[in-house]
Amino acid sequence: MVETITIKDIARLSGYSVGTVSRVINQKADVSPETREKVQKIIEEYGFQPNTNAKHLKQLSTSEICILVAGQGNSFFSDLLQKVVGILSSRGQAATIVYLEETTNAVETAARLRMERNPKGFIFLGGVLDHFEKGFGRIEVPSVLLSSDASGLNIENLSSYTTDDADASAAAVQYLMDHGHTKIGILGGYEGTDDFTNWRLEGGVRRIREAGIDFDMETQYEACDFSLEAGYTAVRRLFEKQPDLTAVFALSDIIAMGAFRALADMGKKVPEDVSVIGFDGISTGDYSIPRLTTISQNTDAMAKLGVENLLLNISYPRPATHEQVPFSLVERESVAQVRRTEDEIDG
Amino acid sequence: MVETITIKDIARLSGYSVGTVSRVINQKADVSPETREKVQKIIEEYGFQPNTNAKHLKQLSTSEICILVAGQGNSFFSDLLQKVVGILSSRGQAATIVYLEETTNAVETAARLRMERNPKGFIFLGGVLDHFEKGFGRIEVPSVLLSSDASGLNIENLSSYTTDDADASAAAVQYLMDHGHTKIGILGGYEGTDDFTNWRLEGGVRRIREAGIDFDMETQYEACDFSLEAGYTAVRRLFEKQPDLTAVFALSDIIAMGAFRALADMGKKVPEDVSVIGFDGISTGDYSIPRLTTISQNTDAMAKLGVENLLLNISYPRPATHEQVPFSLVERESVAQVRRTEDEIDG
DNA sequence: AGGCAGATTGGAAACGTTTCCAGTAACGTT
DNA sequence: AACGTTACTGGAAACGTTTCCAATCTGCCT
Repeated sequence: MVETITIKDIARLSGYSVGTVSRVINQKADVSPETREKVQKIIEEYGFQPNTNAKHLKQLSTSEICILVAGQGNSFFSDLLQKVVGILSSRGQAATIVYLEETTNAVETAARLRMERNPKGFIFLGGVLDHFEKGFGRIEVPSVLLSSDASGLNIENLSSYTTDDADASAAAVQYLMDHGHTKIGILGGYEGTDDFTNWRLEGGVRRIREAGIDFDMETQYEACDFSLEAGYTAVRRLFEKQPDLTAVFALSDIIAMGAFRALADMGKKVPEDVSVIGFDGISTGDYSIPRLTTISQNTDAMAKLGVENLLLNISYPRPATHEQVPFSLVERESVAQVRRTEDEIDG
Repeated sequence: MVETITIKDIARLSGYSVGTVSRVINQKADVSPETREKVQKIIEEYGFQPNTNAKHLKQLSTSEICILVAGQGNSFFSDLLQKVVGILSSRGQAATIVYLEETTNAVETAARLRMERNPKGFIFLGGVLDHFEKGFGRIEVPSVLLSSDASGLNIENLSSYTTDDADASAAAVQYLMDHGHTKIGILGGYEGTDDFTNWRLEGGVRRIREAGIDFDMETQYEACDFSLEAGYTAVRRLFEKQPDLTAVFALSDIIAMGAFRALADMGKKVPEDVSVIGFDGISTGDYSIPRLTTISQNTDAMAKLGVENLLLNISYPRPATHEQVPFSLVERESVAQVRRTEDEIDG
């Protein structure tokens, strides 16, 4: 039924041996220009493509890179993924993308993939540090973790590139405080988890308290997923508990934009009544109404450094490196100077 | 260095032959319960995973499905992809996702992939019909095309599930006209291309003209990509050419939301000054300010039908089927009754 | 007792590559 | 003339599976 062309066919058609054809395909030396040309011609004529399965089976290390994305809904990861894939393919590098359910252990999956397909490298977009600590031993393949900091783990093959989440969050709330806000709410993530959501939360809370301002976890914080829906409902719950908040720090842009919507529905104007600052710097933030002021992670650098590091480590194994790419605060329209309350005006 | 466990190791450790272990793995009959259990235990103990490359090499048809996504920036496809992947993985089906550059010929890529990895099926998210017509012959594998209509091509192995783009676009402009709009602009896509963007454009224009209203392609239409940035700049160009438009039909939601931003920057309020209707029904549209009125494609149905059809066709080859999934118009906040112009008020 | 069917298992070929080793031819060197 | 070198090429083993065929064993039938 299907006429699959193999290297044998090419060998037969060109009159050379299978070995020689293989050498032509893989650009090896030791094949005369004349032969190379003839074989090349036949290959093109028949549109022959070497079977990757056979190739990968034979070769100890394959040509493939696997990208594991933690949580397919996260649009920050979509942005990042897009850039990573872009760089990879500009380098002629094939990649297999695996989207993980929110709850899946990325390291377990990688361990399985390593046996199933033995790729030459892994790129993790997010993941739980604890999983890496416990399970990464089995994955003896160069890997890079983006957007979670693995420097504390000291794993031989695992480099990481991150934003300093705690520091960036501190900068976010500081910006709010610089605009006179003292009644600040925080939105998103979950307390005590072992990933970046928690560092962001802690970094924000710490800075507020360092500034001598009270922060009551019970009433000024509302946990939620990283989605529009979650942001929408969470900000409503937050204001039910604490109606006189003047500013909100959303742990992701998506949450912030869900909050925009909820705030509008509650009759509160952004930024006149409530200031909102986000985190991530997704491209949509520049088109929202109002435009979103946010902490922008440098995804370009993260993707570039990550991919380069991986490719380099694959060719010349080196010790793992860990780097924090600088973030920036992009000032747009969603944060304003606090309005003095009636009390203050009266007094 | 790496301790890769193979089926041979399992055979040795369990005291059975390689063939028997293979039969256990693949749930074949003809192996005694006792043997099965013993082997199973060893497999679990050592966490053995059969090497996919070897498996696929040996088997004529592999267990893999390839998903080709045309244009990675398109957030409608992201939505759809997410659903397709979800259904696939709930069926325990592995999938390889390949993002294509905007200009890449999806069918060429599929032909290459077929030889490289011989997957058992293809899912195309978008694509140019002409490419399918010309090149699909070489891909003798069950496939399904989502969001472009291949019924006219009559290709044996290619089913398709689509929205009736022309009809849906007609409904969109009709809705605008029902609200009294006669000065309608259209935004997005490119004239004369061989994909859904063009059907949408044509469908919209035709209905406007059928209603006896003039539509000048030169001044009332502005071509652009499917992105926020493109929508933003295109709507500005459109209003430069034709400042008295009262409504805009954006060929995708993303364009519509770029338009929202531009309109706001131009000092025009939506929907009071300008009504906007979109196309796609991406989830973000329910959270924008204002909420976006749009034609919603039934991505759930499209993904479900597409995947089911493909899986069925893989097991029991049948003639290709082509189906149009119903769309719906979701009324939100971005379209309003036209305001009468000063002339009309005077008159 | 001999034979036969059925159940279970082992062994080997095959999938399409890559890569190592050996072989050949041409040619220059001693 | 014999030999070594170089440049190229062919052949075969190996990668980890699956699957077919043959072999063995058991129990049952005549």
